[in-house]
Formats: sequence, C-alpha cells, structure tokens
Amino acid sequence: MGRSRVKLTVAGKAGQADAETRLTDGDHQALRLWLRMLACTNLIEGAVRERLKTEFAITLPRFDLMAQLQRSPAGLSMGELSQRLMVTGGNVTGIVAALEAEGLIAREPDAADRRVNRVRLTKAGRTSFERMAEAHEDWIIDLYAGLSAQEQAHLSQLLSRLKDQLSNARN
Amino acid sequence: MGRSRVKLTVAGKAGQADAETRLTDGDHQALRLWLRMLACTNLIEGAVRERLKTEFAITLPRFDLMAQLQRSPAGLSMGELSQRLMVTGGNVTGIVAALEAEGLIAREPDAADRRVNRVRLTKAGRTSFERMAEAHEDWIIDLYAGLSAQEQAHLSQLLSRLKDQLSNARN
DNA sequence: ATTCTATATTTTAATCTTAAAGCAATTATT
DNA sequence: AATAATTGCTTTAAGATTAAAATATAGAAT
Repeated sequence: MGRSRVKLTVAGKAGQADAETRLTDGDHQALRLWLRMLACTNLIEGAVRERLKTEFAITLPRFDLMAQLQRSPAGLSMGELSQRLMVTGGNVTGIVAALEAEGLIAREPDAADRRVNRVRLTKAGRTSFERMAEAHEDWIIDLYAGLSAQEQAHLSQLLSRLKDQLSNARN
Repeated sequence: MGRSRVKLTVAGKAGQADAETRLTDGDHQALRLWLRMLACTNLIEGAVRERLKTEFAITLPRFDLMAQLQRSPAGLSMGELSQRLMVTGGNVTGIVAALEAEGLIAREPDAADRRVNRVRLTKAGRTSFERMAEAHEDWIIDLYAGLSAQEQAHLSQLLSRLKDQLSNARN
C-alpha cells in the first residue's frame, strides 16, 4: 500500500494560543504535563476530524464505529459496540442510525434473543472503510513523523505505564 | 495548600476495553502510539469531568472558561476567550450565557467599541474558582502520581517536542 | 457624507455526548 | 405458570461543539 508522506495541516487558526501556553509560572509540573498532553491530543484529533470530513465526508465517531465493525466481520450487538467504543448505549443508537441511513452498515434482530440488534458493515461500508482506514493510518504516521522511531517508542512506553497506573488506580 | 493524595476513581465501567486494546497485530507503530495517547487523555479527562460534576456541579468547558478569566483579571472579550480556549465564537456565547446565569461571571459592553463584550469573573466566581482550581490541581497530581518525577519530566519533554512539530507542520 | 469592507458577536442547524427514564424481551424465583 | 428481576436497547433532556448565516458596529475609501 502506498504509505505516502502527505503534507498535513494541523487544525488551529493562526495566532491562537493553546491552554498550556497560558499557564502561570507557579503551576505544578503535573498540571503542565497534563495541559501539554491535552494540547497534543487535541491537535492530532482535530487534524484527523478535519481530514475525515474534507476527504471522506464522514465524522470521527462514525469512522470509529465502522472500525470496530470491520474488526468483527460477524457483526456486533449495540451493547458490544457501546463497550468497545466506551460510549453510552444511547450514543451508539444515534450513530448506528446515521450510518444505516447512509447504507454503510446494516442491522438485523438476533434470532435467538429478540432484544438484541446485530450490526455489521455492508459491502459498500466495507469498501468505503478500507479506503478511509488506509488514509487514516498515513495521517497518523505523518503526524508523529516529527519524532524519531526511538522517541515514538519511548513515548509509547511511558504512556503504556501511565495507562496501566490510571486503570489500576480504581481500587 | 493541602496537596492531599486523594484516592481517585478513573472513569470507565468494568469490563470495557479501550480502543487500543482492540488493535490488530498488523497495525503500525504510530497508530498504536496514537490510540494509547488518546486512551490516556480520555481516562484523565473523564476523571476530571466526573470530579468537577460530582464535587462542584460544574462542567469542564465552564471550568476552563473561568480559568482563562482568572488569569486575566481585567476581563476578556468574547473573541479573546474564543482564541484562548481554541473554540468557535458561537461556543463561547453559549458557555458565557450559562456562567452568567449562574452569577459566576459578568459581561459589560466595551465603552470604546460597542461591538465588544467584555467578560470577567464576579466576586462569587473568583471565590468559587479558587476552590475548584486547588482541587483540580490535586486531582491531576494524583492522576500522574503513578509515574515518577523523572518519568513525568521525560514524558513532558517528549510531548513538548511533539507539540512543536505538530504546530510547525503547518507550512 | 456615503458606500464598502472588515470585525465582533449571536443565532441556527447539525452532530455528538451523557444520564436518566422507559420499553421490550429474557431469565430467575416461587 | 406467574411474578420478579435483569438485560438490551431506545428515547428524552441538557449540554457542548462546529460551520455558516445573520446582525451590528467600526473603519476605510471614495
């Protein structure tokens, strides 16, 4: 696949200062770190949203839902989607309705349990998603290209530790 | 100020898997890194939102807007708030209206330019914000406490580089 | 002075999000 | 079997968010 290094535009109008830039000197190290992390995440997420919109006329939540479905060719229930996307059930209801209206996914009641709605990509949905996913991965690669492979690995390792700590803090 | 190490609960129901966990083996390193970063940010942001709601009955966007005002005691125009919060003007209009209705901020038309609305914290708003800001900083410190000071510094440094690269990629 | 252009803000329509309430169908208890 | 409790999903109300259109004011150009 063509992993072309496309020039990316990062969201944000000229002259804008992000939250971190506005920090006072007296603020604590961890707060600084947090605002920096938030700024990076928002920059990348904003760039991805913008690209998805302009190049594929789709929103990030819809893309994310389709991504889950592609990884489960047999389909997923509404509840499974809710868990995997880490959003509420009501949220899934709305996004699924939109994607169904666009013909990208299909839903059918489960034969064994009539409460359950099983959702899967349509043929059109699968085709469409494959194209988007490839572009999406290229964007991410490019957005992180300012860091060396070593730096990326290091960052990834630190975030891995952080994530574990955050998840296990729930006692 | 009492920097008590409060036990924090991180958002997320038991049994939920975040986006990164669902990654396929074939996916690229940068994509993995991105989903990990997004997961961490969402965990922390979710914890903060939840705490702000349960302990202070306020939303994160309103808290953020008040934070900007506190750093500018002379007040800010709607447009300045829009820039500093990196959101659209219409968004600011809504949040300012809500905070004004709660008596936490006040707005007055600028004498020199009648298009401009100048916004500032009320006395009640300042008092309220000071309490919240202290708690907020404690939460952040605790949420990152699973990493050593060295790890935090390292993470901060890597994110600083990433942020610069992202900002300068706009050519 | 009048007209054009630019700026500051608000309004509107669309999407996403959550929490809570409600509905429908299944499973457990008696 | 009848009732109760649980589970899966949808609906509703409230809030946040954006882009685009609409307003109002200011400044520039004639």
